[in-house]
Amino acid sequence: MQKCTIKDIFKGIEFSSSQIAIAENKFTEIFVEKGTVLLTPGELVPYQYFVFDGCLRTYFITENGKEYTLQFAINDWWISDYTAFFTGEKSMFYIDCVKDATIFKISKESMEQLYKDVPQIESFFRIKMERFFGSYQKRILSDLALSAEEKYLRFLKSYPNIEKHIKNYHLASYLGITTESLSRVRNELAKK
Amino acid sequence: MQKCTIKDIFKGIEFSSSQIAIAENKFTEIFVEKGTVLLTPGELVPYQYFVFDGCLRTYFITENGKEYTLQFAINDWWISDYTAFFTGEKSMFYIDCVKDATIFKISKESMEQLYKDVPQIESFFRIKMERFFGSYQKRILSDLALSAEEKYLRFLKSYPNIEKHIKNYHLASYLGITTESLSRVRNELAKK
DNA sequence: CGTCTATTTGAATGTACTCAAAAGCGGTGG
DNA sequence: CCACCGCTTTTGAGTACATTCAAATAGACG
Repeated sequence: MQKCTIKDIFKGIEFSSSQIAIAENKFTEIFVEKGTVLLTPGELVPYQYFVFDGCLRTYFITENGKEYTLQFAINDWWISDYTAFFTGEKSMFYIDCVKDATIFKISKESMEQLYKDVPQIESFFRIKMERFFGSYQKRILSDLALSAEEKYLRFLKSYPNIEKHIKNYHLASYLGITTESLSRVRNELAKK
Repeated sequence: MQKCTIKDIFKGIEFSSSQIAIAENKFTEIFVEKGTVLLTPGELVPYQYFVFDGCLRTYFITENGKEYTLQFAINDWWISDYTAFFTGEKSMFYIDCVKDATIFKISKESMEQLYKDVPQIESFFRIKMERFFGSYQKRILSDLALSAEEKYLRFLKSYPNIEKHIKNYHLASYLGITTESLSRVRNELAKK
């Protein structure tokens, strides 16, 4: 595995060499093992994470113990509880590691400093957030309008690379169906 | 009904008198009647709207003709197809008027100019968007995890003022259930 | 009062869920 | 190399919740 650089994190941005040094300083590389919990509900959310390799997920546990996955993040994705990260409120979510991962964390303060030092990054993130917003919107429609089978197919189409990193029960918890139902859906599709 | 001023649109912001004039110039007041369609899928989305009075909604129609409501906007709310508004892509949604409304539209370009002229407005909107983001997130969880009855109750709790402006079939299309189911849910709740 | 629209009710159907058990898979140690 | 263990997926039977389609009622308004 190649080492991850600032240019990998902010693909497409042109940096001056001093900017690279400034930016690199603000990130901390972390190696996380499968099962590690990075965030628990009720905590403040000082960091966001860039996933270089491996897989993390954000999820929610209801009163009666059921898990629902909000997001997976594989290589090149950013992940956090953004609602809490933005507002400074306490988190509603868990974030854990689904597959051994190399990630880079950066705090909110460093982020804001970075916007000043490397202004291109501010618009880089604005665009990221706009896309995020759009994907949430599509997700809402999909949850409202689609059957289990259709949601599964939409997931495969939208995120073709994620499936290989996750267990079926994680996928089921993202789709909002039971593992058993997902199993049956896959079975039906295989027959066709 | 009192006239709407810039201070009503941007509650909490302190303006100089020159800023007020600048800002007022960028908005166009429109009176829309129930049933008016403001946006159709496939169009570009040059405007966002501030609702002073009345009610608008953003919705989506699937291939087989079913409607799903993404958002309602009553007084003090902003509405648009923000995904398309931000990115410049074409809209996926309809926006129409559910109850006679007085709204103020502003174009994307005017918005950007306004950020320069009245910098406080940029952070005003950043906070609005963060809240929007959070509400989408909660909506996703609610769609995933809750029964029809629970979703209905959550809606009443989250948006206690919206119900009186809309028909039950509109609410049903927001909750992702049929009118008949909503009727039964309400019936059950009334018995208790 | 009559018409149009919205809501409610009923019966039959379907999709996904629960609970329980069986089968499959991957790694470890004898 | 096989046996065993823990974890994941599959299968089956019964059930629950929401849907569909059709018809009946209720409300709003001229």
